[in-house]
Amino acid sequence: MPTRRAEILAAAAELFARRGYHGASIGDVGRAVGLTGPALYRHFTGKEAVLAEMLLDISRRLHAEGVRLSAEPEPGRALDALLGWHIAFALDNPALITVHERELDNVPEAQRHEIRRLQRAYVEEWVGVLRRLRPGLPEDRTRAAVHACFGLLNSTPYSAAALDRDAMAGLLHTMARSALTTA
Amino acid sequence: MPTRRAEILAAAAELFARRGYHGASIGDVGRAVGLTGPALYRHFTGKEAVLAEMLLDISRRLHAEGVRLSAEPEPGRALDALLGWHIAFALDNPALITVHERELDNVPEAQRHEIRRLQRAYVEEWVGVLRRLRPGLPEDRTRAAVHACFGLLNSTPYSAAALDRDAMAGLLHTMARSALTTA
DNA sequence: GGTCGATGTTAACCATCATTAACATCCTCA
DNA sequence: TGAGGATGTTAATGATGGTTAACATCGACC
Repeated sequence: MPTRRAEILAAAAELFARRGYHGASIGDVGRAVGLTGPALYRHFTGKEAVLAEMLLDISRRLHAEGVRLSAEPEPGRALDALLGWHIAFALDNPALITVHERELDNVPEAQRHEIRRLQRAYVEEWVGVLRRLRPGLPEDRTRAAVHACFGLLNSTPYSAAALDRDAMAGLLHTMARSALTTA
Repeated sequence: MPTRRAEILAAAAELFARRGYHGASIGDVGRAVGLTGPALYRHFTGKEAVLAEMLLDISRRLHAEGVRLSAEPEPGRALDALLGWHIAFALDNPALITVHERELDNVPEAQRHEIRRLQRAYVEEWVGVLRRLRPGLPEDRTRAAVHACFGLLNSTPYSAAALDRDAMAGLLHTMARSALTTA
């Protein structure tokens, strides 16, 4: 029902991704949804609250799906499921991925901890799957490999224009899988 | 000889990387080098000029080294040289890599074009090497693969703490090479 | 020894911005 | 019909920030 809130969140994500949290004003966000700046205060308690809700929502979605998909017992299949879903999310929501990756520091303390916890937990789902797939790899190397893999997958906002969506998805999946299993 | 300029550029890179261009004030940068805000105007014409010079310098270094290393005739060797050098640069200068990747839009038009040209040219050096190594791969896929590879390599600022430098360099090299040659 | 350019400092200026206040509309529903 | 909540708008407020002005210091060099 809160269409307006969702609309504002989407516009804010776009602007925060393109210009950075401090580079986009509340007036810019309002204008992007056909409103004036102060109108946003009818829907959010402030600029920080917009960012906080945005990041909390993203990290919840990622984490929930991470838990769900890594439940698949066969680790190779689980990894492909994680890859497929994450890649689709990144290709469909480049702005969200960008903001999620860059703007955590601007979230007020209160919610920053929870977001960080969810982000870490999401990484751990991947680490768990990868450790089942490659038991020999030490844990810190595994975690570093997962982070690097995210770097690869999340690079999509900068280059997505070049290939059509399916080709891009396939390419990222192949590259990431190969990188992880060779690590 | 302009030690002060270099010092300011380094401090600014650190702050721009951590908080974003708009999130770090000229006063913050000054304070970081033991000066007051307005003192910076003795060394740069303004905040934008600091960023512009920083990005121009980085992209020139990347491009020059890209040209130099891709001259190696054997494409596998050339790729390893590019990987090794880029990884070392990213591990040694995480702030520079971050800013170079994120803040181009805040550079004034005049210098933005030149920087973008150098960035593109650097990518093309990689594309050229990769095409020699894997002639079958279509050009647009090759370019997309290179961009994704940069995403992997440049993820280092976020996770570098986990492993020691050499282990991290080795891991990134292995993963990137595998991703590129499987693409 | 005195001038001058380089390099800093503090105070003043002006724009932008987040936020709040005061005031309008309009829809719902008793 | 008319009271009230939801949702907007424009004006005011206060802070911050980039930039410039006016004023010191100091070292080099005639």
